[in-house]
Amino acid sequence: MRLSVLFPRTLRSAPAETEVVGHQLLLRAGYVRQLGSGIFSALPLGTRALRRIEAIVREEMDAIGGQEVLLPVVHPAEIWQQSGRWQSVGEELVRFHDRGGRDMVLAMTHEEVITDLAHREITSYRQLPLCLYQSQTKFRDEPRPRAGLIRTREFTMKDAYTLDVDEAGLQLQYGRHYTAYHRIFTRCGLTDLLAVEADPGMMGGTVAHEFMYLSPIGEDVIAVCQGCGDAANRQVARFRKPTPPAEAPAPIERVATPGASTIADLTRLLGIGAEGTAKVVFYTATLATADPGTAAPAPDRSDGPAEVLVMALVRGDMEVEETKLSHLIGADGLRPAEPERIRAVGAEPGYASPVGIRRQGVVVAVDDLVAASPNLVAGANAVDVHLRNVNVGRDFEPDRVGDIAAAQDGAACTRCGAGLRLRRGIEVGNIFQLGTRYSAAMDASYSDAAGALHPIVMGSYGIGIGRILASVAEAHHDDRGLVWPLAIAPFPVHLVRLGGDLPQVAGAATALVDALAARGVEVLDDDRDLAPGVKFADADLLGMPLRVTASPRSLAAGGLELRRRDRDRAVVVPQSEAAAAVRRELEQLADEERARVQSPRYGDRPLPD
RNA sequence: CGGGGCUUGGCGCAGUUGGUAGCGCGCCGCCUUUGGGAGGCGGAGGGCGCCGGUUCGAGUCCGGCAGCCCCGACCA
Repeated sequence: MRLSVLFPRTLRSAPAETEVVGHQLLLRAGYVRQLGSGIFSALPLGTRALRRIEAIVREEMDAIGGQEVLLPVVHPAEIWQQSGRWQSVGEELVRFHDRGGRDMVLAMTHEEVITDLAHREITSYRQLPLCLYQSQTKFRDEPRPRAGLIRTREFTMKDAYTLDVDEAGLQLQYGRHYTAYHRIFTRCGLTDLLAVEADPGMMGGTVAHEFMYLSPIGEDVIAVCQGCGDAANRQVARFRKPTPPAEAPAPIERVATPGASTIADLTRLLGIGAEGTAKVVFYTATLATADPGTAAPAPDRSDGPAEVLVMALVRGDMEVEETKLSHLIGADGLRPAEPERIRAVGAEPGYASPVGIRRQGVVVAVDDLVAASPNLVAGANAVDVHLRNVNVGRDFEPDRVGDIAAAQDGAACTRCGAGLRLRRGIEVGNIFQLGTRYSAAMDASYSDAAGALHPIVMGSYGIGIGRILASVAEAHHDDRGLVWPLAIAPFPVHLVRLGGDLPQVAGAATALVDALAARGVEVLDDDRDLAPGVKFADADLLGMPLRVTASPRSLAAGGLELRRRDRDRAVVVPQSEAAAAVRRELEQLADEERARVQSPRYGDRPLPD
């Protein structure tokens, strides 16, 4: 590929509205362009890198028995109505009518299509197990796209679906994906990788893992144990709660606390620690609709609306983890409650507790630690007044008790007791054990050897292709530009010709390109008539792993100059040996990258760093 | 959806108290130059996100709306 004809030109400065460095470089180097919020075009170099990522994904998926398919992007609404997600998924699912007035959706994932296929095609246990996968466009109308390709609305996802006769079969295929995913991400150069326990969310099902590339720009917070390596998304991270003091419940008493509407004010005023207080966080919750796959029991709603006021109590030194809270009360959605709504039940923001409020249309959810802690300070539901010696069960009866507190940095691991460390990560992939959530709802079943019908046991597995590209750009760059791993670089070699109109230089350069082409090594050939500084700067910005310079100076020094993008040193090799030297360097790079590939087995624990 | 910010040639920006748009880079042509975004000369390119006001006159003032970015909510 000649750089003189490559579309588009590089940018000297990044567009002002970008902040993430990796994304700025992808824009400056001409890999991608933005069309709208969360909507991007991949340009020639970006497309090449994406294709190479997909090739790695394909190799690893084929290696675990995957069969590639290509499923439609536009679906009739019926299958989504059958699965229940037409109702349970919100506005991120784009719905529209076709010309005949039929409800249609844009695919945000493909469980329904796969399950529909299974329903039509699978009749016998003899046809199972199966693993089907594709690399296909998804559209999710995200409320807030961000950070370039990290969170987009339209994106390419490799999604795979496994179909098995039983749980044991699912476990086997789940484990294979667990290993294959580690191999995929680490082959792409994302070696700071962690598989963490995750919330199945809208996918339904029970067990799920997310694959996190650890990065400060990540959107997810994960808790990693410094002792045993246990890791979980903070949304579901358990931790060992402190032991509450062993005190007998004391009589409740009112105490004047003028102006103390925050825990910090309160502890200062009363001279106590935050662990001696309970705080209330108010939410308005939409309780779960009848969803065939949701295991969480919905609270009794026979006498009230589906929207309720939630009072969530955690100890004053902790924060509410909303995902945990949602699970505990069976909520579809949570949003902060309006003060009017809070006062309507007799509670007072800043001085609230469940003591003495009207409970109609209210769900009181109490963290298990609060429920076990005697004599806490809590609000008296009057401005400037608190209560001492509040005891759960004596002073009010909770509707739900469970773990709703967010794991904090340093909290104790439930498994080994060592400290948890909070880190940020970019979710580049996820795997879900769906079980029979979709097959039961959509009647995808098979006959066993005895002729009995059973729902197919399913798993689903996703990888964000563009998110990998963005993560690698974030992981592999320096102040001059991108530094691609050989595994996914658009071209392995970037040839810089200087004084290109000189016959000796042109001859040497062209000979090298031809020799490499004969061996299947593609070269990005900078044949432009530009100043050396511009060409070197572009070579650094574009980030190909190996740079070769052909110039009067290099020829005078004995041949062509080779320099790895990730190293400062250059070597000059004789013209006659240049092609062989390039191939040696590439082999060396490939060896180094192979050595970094991780293939842990499911159930093995990563070592904490 | 709440809060904040931005919107002026391809990119980055400046535009004073309202007077009819400018700079750097990039681009085109010629010449010089050729190992870290070179230099000279000469050019092209926008009517300032959109709509509606105020005014003799509006990037500049007023009122709407939209798009994009950031924080939060939300979310594989």
